[in-house]
Amino acid sequence: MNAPTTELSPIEDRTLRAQVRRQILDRVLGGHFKPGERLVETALSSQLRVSRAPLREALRELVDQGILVSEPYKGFRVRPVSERDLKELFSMRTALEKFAFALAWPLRTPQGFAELDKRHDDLMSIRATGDQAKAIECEIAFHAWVYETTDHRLLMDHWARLSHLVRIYMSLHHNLHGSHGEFGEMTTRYRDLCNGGSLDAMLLHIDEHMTQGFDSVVKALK
Amino acid sequence: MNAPTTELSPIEDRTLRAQVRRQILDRVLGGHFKPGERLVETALSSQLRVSRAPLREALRELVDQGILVSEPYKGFRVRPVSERDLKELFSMRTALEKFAFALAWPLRTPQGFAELDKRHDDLMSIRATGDQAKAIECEIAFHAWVYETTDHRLLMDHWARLSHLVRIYMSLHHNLHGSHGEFGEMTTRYRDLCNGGSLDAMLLHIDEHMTQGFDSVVKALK
DNA sequence: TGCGATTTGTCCGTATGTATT
DNA sequence: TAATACATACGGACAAATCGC
Repeated sequence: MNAPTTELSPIEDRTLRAQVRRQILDRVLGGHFKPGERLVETALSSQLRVSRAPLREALRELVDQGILVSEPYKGFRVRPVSERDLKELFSMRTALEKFAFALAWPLRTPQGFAELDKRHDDLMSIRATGDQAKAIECEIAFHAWVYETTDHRLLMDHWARLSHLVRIYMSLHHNLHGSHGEFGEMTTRYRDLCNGGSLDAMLLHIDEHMTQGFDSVVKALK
Repeated sequence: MNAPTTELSPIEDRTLRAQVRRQILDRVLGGHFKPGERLVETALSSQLRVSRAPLREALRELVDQGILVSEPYKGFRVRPVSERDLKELFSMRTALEKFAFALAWPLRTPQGFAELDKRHDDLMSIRATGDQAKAIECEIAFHAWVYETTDHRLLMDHWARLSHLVRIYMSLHHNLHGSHGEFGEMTTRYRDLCNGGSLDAMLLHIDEHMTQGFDSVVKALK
């Protein structure tokens, strides 16, 4: 019954809460709500034409996804970003993704490779169009491949949490610095190594990939 | 201004929502709410003498902690447990804890060792008393040491999520099988290796430690 | 320091949509 | 298919805490 999707296809958010959550997330990733900015419930409530109950629940879910932060009686704010946070995000991604590859390596299949190829091509072509929001989703989907291959639900949960932060930084990077299509070869090399015979080479490449990504974002933020 | 506490000392939950969350968590860990059991909002609302708004927010937070699951229009249930979930939990813990030790290794200090000793002794003495709830918290605190030593907030967040699931399985293990004081030597060896000179020996021990823990819980569940 | 305005936290009654039997 | 139980959502109200002057 469930499509084998990641959370890419909303299809339809059944509850108002889910719709609100998506709208706020879009505003954050789109740069309308900037890091550190205060979100006032009554204002949001009237803007989005929803009552405070589902709004507050949506906000709490975004807190648990790491998009927002909250303190009792002080309300919600967009998560502030720092170089330290970014550093932690990349080191965490590196550790999780290495773990994922170690698990996924013997589980790779021809169908899996075909799917990875598809996501690779989608990513490359959407990058060319300059549609930032879609490019981010494609980038996430591309990297999600290895996690899905592990068939490890808990690991996928933790990746999902990380991916939200990745989205924030990618959108920030783009909003500040413009597109970053300069990683084309890196992406293709990543795909080829996934399809190759050496796990060690793959793990080594992840370190490089992450380090380069980190440097690039840091440079853009400064 | 903040005390250097983990989440061990509630001190006082300022919001009703936080108090409700704790009460429900206690009921789950205490075995009053069993895995898979349905939680009806109106019933809980009147039992706990709170309105449904903060109750629902508390329930959502527990969902995000992995304690409960929910589906639109079908309500909340205590997270069902399976051998697969347990296996994933232990493999995830192994991966994260190895990563934590690699980071923490050069950051260890004499004060840190003193703190670890304290937690070790607390754990051993509380195990002797048979107070299950406190023993679980001490066990969690003992293992939290390495994560705190890393000074890596994002990693600590992910450990916090895992720790909630660990609590569930430990309480389940106890409720079904009785206390498990048979791990005394293992715990002491873990502490000694933390204090020792070989990171590799530590990492190897983590594998053994987790494998034994997994086998023990699986045996109790069957 | 205090005081008023703003905002969050909580409660209640009601109405509607969904799942289940 | 109908009936019931329940989750979802609304709007108004007030208390409690924070914020700004």
